[in-house]
Amino acid sequence: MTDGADGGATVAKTPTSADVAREAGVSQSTVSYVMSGKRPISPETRRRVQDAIDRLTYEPHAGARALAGHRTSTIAVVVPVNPESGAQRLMMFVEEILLAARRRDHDVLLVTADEGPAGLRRVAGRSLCDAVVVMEVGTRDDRVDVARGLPLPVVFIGIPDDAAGLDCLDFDFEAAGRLLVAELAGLGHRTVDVLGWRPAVAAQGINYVPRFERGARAAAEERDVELRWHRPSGEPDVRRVVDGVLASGDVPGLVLAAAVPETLRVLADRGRLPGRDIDVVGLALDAEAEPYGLTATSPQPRDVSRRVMERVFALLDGAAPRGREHELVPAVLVRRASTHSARAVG
Amino acid sequence: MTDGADGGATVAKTPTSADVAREAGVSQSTVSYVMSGKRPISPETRRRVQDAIDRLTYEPHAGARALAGHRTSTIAVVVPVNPESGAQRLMMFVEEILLAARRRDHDVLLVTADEGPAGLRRVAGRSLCDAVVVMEVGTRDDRVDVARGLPLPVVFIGIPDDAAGLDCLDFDFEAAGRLLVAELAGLGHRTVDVLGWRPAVAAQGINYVPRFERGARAAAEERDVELRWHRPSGEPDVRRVVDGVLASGDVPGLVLAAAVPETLRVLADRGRLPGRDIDVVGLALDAEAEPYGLTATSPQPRDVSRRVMERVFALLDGAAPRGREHELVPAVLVRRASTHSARAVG
DNA sequence: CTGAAAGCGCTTACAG
DNA sequence: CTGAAAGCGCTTACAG
Repeated sequence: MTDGADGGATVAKTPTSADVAREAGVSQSTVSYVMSGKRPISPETRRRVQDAIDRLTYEPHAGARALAGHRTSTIAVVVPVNPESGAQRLMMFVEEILLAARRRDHDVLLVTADEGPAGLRRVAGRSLCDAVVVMEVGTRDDRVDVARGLPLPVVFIGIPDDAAGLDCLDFDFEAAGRLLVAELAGLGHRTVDVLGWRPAVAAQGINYVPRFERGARAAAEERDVELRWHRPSGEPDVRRVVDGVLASGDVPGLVLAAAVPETLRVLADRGRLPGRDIDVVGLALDAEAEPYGLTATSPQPRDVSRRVMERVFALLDGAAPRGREHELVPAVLVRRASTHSARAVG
Repeated sequence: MTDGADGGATVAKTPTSADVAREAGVSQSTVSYVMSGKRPISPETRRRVQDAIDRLTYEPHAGARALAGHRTSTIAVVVPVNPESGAQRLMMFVEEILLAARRRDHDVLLVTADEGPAGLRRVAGRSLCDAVVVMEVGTRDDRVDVARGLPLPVVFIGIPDDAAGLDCLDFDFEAAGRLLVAELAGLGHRTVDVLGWRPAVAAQGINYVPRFERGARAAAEERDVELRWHRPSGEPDVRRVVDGVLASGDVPGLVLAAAVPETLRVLADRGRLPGRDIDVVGLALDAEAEPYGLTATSPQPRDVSRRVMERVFALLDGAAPRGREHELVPAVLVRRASTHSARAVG
C-alpha cells in the first residue's frame, strides 16, 4: 500500500466528489449527476467519471448526502426486544427487510421497541432515516399516534385497533382464523380444539391475537362448531394439552394459532400422524412444517416483509400518494400433506 | 397543532440549532457546546438553551453532525443471513449490542454478511458508522484483510485462524472443549460422546468449530479418554445419536457442543435424568438449560456482546490505543443442577 | 465563559 | 449536455 504519484508523505485521505471531479476533468455537479442519473450525461463524460470513481474507490459521504439531499437512504426498523412470536420469525422479517433495502441501495437502522414512541420521534427528528417500519404492534399502541404526526412514512407490520390513516400491512389473521376453523368444520368436526398464544402474549395486547380469535369465533358460530380454546404457556403445557386433545375423540380436529413446533413434536413422539389420527391445521413457518411432511405455503414472513418494503418505497417514491389505507397479506395454512393441497387465502 | 406566534401560514419546519440559538439568545456554537459538554457553560446559559431545546423539541440533524464532527454515532453490525448457531442466539447478541449502543446514544446499522468484504468497505467508505462489529467469522475470512486496512475499529465476535492485529472477542471455545471433557473424565468416564455441530456448519468453516474440537481433543489425550464424535444434522438425527449413547453404557458421559435443546428434549422423553442416568455437560443458553432444571451460568451471548461493545467504545474513545490483541470471554458449562455448582472457566 | 466564521462533502436550482 | 455557486445544519478552531 505505497502511495507514490504526488511525491510526498501524503496520508491516504478518503476521496471526495471534488477529487473525483478533478481526476475526471469535470465539475463536481457532473459527478453528482452521473451517480444519481438525474440528468442526461454524455457517454464519454460518464465513462471518464466512472473511471475516476473506480480508480479512487470513491464512496459518497452519507452524512453530506443526507444533509444536501434531504434523504438518508436509510430505513429504520423497530424490533421487539423479547419477540413474542419468536426470534426465528423476527429474523425472517428482518432479513427480508434488509435484502429489500439493499436492492434499492438503502441501509437499515435497528431501533428497539423499548424506546417506545420516543424512538420514533428520535429517528425522525434526527433525520436518521427516510421511513420507519414498526414490528409487533399492540392493539392499542402509543406509537400509532406519534406515527400519524411524523413527516415521514411509517409502515406497521400488524394492525392496531385504530388503524385509521395508517399504513399497515400484515397477514390476514382474521381470515386465517375463519379459514382454519372452516376447514375442520368441512371435514365434519363439530368440536375443534384451538391452541392459542400464551397468556403472557395475549395479556401484552399484541394485535394479531384478537384478530385471529375474532375470525375463528365467527367461523365457529357460522358453522355451528364448538371451539375449545387452550393457551398453553410452555412446552410441557403444550404436551399436556395435546395429550388431552388426543384422548378426547377418535380423530380430533386441532387448530394451531401458535406452538406449532412443540405440537408437531408431541404428535411425532406419540406416533400420531396428522391427517390420519388427528386433523391439524394452523399458522406455520415453512421450516416448522416441512420436517414433519406437512405443507406450509406462502405467504411467509418474508412475503410480508417484501410487501412492506414495496409499500415503503412506493411511499418514498411518491408512487402511493394517498397511501395510508391498510392492505392485508393473505393468511396461510399448514395442512396435512398430500391429503389436501395447501393453498393461500385471498 | 395551530401555530400562532408569527402570524402567517408557516409550515412547521423542523427546528435547527440556529433556531434554538435565536430562541435562547445565544450563539449557535453555544448550543452545540451545551449539547456536547465539550466546554464549560454557565448554569444560566445552559438552562436557557435547554429550555429552548425542549420548547422547540429540537433534535440535531445526524447527517450534519456527522459531516461536521467526523463521527456518526453509529455502529455497524454484520449479521449472518442464515445464522448457523440459530436465530435466538443471534438475536441475543444483537439485542445487547443495541442496548449498549443506546446507552452511549449511538445507533446500530445492520449489514448482512452476504455483502462480504465489500460491505465493510461500503459502510466505512460512506462514513455510515464509526466502528463495525462482525459476527460469525470464518476460520479463514476475507473480511479480516479488509478490516485490517480500514480506518475505523472493527471488532470480531469470533477468532479466525489469523487473528494477528485484529480485535477479536469471543467465548473461549478451546477452554470450553478442554473443560467439558475434563469434567467428565473427572467423573470417571473413560469414553465420552461428543455432539458436535452439524456437518454443514463445520464445512462452512466457522471459527468456533475447530477451536472447540482442539480443546476437547487436547483434554482427551491428556486424560486418556476416548472421544466419540457425532455430528447429527437435524433433530431426528440427534434423537438417534442420543438413543445410541443411552444404550452404550451404564451412565454414559455426553458433551454437547451443539444440539442442546434437542438433546434435553430426548432425554426428558426417555425419562432419563441428567446427573442420574447420564452425565451431560455442554454449551448452553440459560433459556435452554433452565426448563430442564439444569444450570447454565454466565457468560451468555449478552456477556460477549457487552464486552464487545466495551471494546468498541474503548477504541472510539482512544482508551484502548494499541488495542488489537484479542481477549476471550470465559467459556461456560451446563451442568447437572444441584450435583455440581456451575462455574465459569477463566 | 461566549461569539463569529470557516468548513465538513454533498445536491440542486440557476445559467448557459 | 455541462459548470459555478449557494446552501443543507452542524462542529470546532480562533479570538476575546
